[in-house]
Order: sequence, then C-alpha cells, then structure tokens
Amino acid sequence: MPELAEVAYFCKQWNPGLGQRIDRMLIHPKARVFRGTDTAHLVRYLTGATLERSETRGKQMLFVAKGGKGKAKDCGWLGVHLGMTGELRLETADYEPAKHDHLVLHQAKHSLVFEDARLFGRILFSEGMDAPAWWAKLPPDLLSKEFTVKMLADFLRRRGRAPLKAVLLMQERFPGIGNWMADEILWRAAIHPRQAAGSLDTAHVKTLYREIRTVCREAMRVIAKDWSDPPDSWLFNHRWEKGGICPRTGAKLQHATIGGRTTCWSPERQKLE
DNA sequence: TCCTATGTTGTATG
DNA sequence: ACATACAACATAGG
Repeated sequence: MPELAEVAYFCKQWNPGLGQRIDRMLIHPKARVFRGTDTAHLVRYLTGATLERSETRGKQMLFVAKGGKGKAKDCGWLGVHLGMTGELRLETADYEPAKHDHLVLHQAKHSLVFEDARLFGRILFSEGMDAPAWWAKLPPDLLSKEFTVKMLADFLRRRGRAPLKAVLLMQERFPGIGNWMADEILWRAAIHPRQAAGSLDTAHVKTLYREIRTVCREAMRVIAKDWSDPPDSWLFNHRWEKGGICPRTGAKLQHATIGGRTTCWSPERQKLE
C-alpha cells in the first residue's frame, strides 16, 4: 500500500512518541518482518531508551533512540519498511496487540504499533554512534537537489531496454516511487509505460524529470499531510474504476501487466514511439 | 474457487 | 559482469 507520501504519513503517526521513553515492548520475534535482524539486541537496547527523532527516505523510515542499554554514546537505529500492507499506528498505553501487530512500543501515554498482515515489510536494527550503512547508503531524495536530470538520463541509458514502467519502480534510483506513482508520472509526461527507457530524447527526459518531481511534491502535499485523496484531475482516482476514464482525454483507460505490475495508461495520450 | 493487491528479492536466462 | 524477467514470499478480500 504505501509509497513515498503514504510512508511519510505513517511515519508521522508515531510523532507523539518522540521524546518519550519506551517502558516495555512486545514483538513477534519469529515474524518474517524481522528476517536478518537480531531481535534480542533490538529489545535489549530499546527497552528503557527514549525515541529521539524520525525520518523518511523514499519508502524507508528511521527512528533514532538514545539512552538504551549499551555504550553511552551509542544510538539505537530502528529501520522500518512497510512492504505492501504495513502501517504504523498510535494506540492507547494499555493497548493489547492484535494478530498482525508485530512490534509494539509501550510508553507512558501511548503505544506505537507496527502492523503488517502480509509480512512483506521489514524491521532493521543497529546500535552505534553513526547511522548504519543500510540507512546512510540510500539514494538521494527525488525532491532534493542531488537528484539531477543528468542522473536520470544516465540511469535511463543504463536500463535502456527495460520498459519505463519497470525502471521507475527501481528504488536504487527512484526511492519512494511505487505502482500508482509510476503510472501517474508517465501519464502526466504522456509517455507509454512500455516505452524503452533508452529511447527517450532529451526533451522527453526533461519532461519525465519534471513530472517525477511534480508527482512527488504534490503527493507529499496532499497525501502525507492527512491522507487526503488527490483531486479527480489525477489519474489516481480513475485507475482502478471499472471502465475508468482518462481525466484529460475522456477516453477509456487501458490496463496490462508491465514490469510485473498492473499498469494503467491513457492510450490517447501515451503512445509507443 | 479464483483472482486481485500502492513491494522486494532470489534465481534463471540472455 | 551486467541487465532483464519472473516466481516466491503471506494474507485478506472481492
């Protein structure tokens, strides 16, 4: 479910817990979301620690804790990825975990809950003075100055034979873009999702760059704020409707599996070249 | 019963 | 080695 802006929204749900001590915690240590993570270490450090701050980068979230059981200068670095069905919620202090609540941080006034039915999400934990590699090595934010047209052009050339839809889903270059955002971007840019990445001319690369930024910015403005639905002028509100209509051309939208994902486009607007 | 799902990753193939 | 395609992961809902 969550892409860039939805992840930012979920991250904010734990804001009331920042600056607050974690008194106790409950986890399902065998849940698949903890694959590769030392859950005993996570519990040992975080119990009694104080959550200091949080941050998102693409679909990744980071919560930094201090004052846990470890070296005095260390921090606890808790990484959260929501997968397909994960979400973060705020519950009451005496909240009893439900079936799919795999991580619950109990504080004096609230409980911070991570739920994930399908278990495609992931929890990471590291202890140390500096951000762990799994966080520090993430690619630059698409709304930052570090993400440039040249960077986009180089990546498209390298992935030249793959359909653009598949390429936009690659988190190593487009952190936060997911299935609906990729379709929204290509629809706005009037580029067919099957178009080969290496086939775009300079003008189309610039258009694609602009629409990547616009969709990221607008999604953050509308969805990350309070989970509002985007306006009907977006493809977003029409893409799953039966017999959905393109809000720009009025023609029927088309669907197919591209890059392994259900893809929606407007045939009048987006033609293979 | 069968199909779908806003994601990632391991493995096979070119 | 590098790029691409796709099954697999696990659960719920239509």
